[in-house]
Amino acid sequence: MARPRQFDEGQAVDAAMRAFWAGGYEATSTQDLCDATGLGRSSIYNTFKSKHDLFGRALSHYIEAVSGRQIELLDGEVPVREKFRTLLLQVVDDECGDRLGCLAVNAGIELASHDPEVAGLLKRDYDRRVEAMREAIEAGKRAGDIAPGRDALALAHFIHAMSGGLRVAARGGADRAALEAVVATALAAL
Amino acid sequence: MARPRQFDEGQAVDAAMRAFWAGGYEATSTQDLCDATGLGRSSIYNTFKSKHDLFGRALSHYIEAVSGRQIELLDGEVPVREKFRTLLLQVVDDECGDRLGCLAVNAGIELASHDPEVAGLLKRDYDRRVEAMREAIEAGKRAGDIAPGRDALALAHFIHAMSGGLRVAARGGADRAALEAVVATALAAL
DNA sequence: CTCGTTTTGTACTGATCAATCCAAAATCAT
DNA sequence: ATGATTTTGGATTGATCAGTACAAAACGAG
Repeated sequence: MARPRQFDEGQAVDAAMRAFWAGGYEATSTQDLCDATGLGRSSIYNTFKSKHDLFGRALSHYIEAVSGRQIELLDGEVPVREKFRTLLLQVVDDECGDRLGCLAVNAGIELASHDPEVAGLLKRDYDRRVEAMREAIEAGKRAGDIAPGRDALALAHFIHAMSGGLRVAARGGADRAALEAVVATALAAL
Repeated sequence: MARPRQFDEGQAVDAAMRAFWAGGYEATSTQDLCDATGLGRSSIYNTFKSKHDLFGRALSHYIEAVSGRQIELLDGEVPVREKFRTLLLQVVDDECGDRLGCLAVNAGIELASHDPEVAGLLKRDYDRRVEAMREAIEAGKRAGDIAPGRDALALAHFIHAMSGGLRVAARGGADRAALEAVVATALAAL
């Protein structure tokens, strides 16, 4: 009935995600988004309402991918301590590697206090991840890996905060050895 | 010999700091800085080299004030566990209050990976704070409040990361109860 | 008071910002 | 092929960006 799109919307969102991830929201211009996606302005504005809308799509895409993998890990059959060790050391590798950090953390710091939509996305993701952690801890208690008296929800919040803390510390100048020491200390607290 | 300044440079830096704190670096325009300081563009550019230079001054001012207070607390005569409880609960109050968060964390996430000058400022501050924490822990070991076998430096990195983690968690949607549970868990790990 | 020096207010720079407009190109149903 | 419909590229919008130019104003030294 009409001319079809010459690009894949999902690929465009993914490319935009990488641009926002590397540069942050404010510092990434619509021109940067055109370059990153390979699309013209018209195609972008015909597909997405605005830069802000595209950012929302990109952030959702990121959250879906990253939290999906994390929850998959947490739902696995490994002992709970191993799950958390893997999870936290992955954050360390992440921060010591490409230095991009975590788009969700970046967005939370840059935007959450002024942008209810972003805050909402992050809040839902936060709850989802903490809940998966809580369930993993409860399973760990049943398996005898975690003392039955511990508050699973509190531990879940603790590990989640630890993950963000590692990222902030890395940006603040902590080296790999320091981050690994933090991970070891956190795991010993379980 | 010439016309004197009609404003106090320190007050201008302080006002600029608040503007950057509330809005971030990119999102704060030079016009915002004029409004916040009450100065004209000429006065600002005659006093500071650039927006970036003023940000550096503002960040240094923030670090000086905040880390100064924190190190004062750590150098005090209170039991070490109390020091860290106070320190972490202050972060919680901070994040649950005005919602501005911490300029150093904000700057680290928004700028550190692209801005060596900011990264340098944060790195020096990181080292200084961790060192103060390490000394407080060593003192705690001598006082019998911390088991002598613990690695003081690792614990210092841990508490510092915890502080950043609380801030990220708060931005991500964690409520006061969750943050306080995290603090309790972290303190129990000492 | 006058000269030399600095600050200050205002106007302005070119660049870039997010977003829109419009006509040409492309496609599908007929 | 034709017509209806959508995408696309490119020019363009007015606003705003960081930073500068310049002259008037304000002061201290002599």
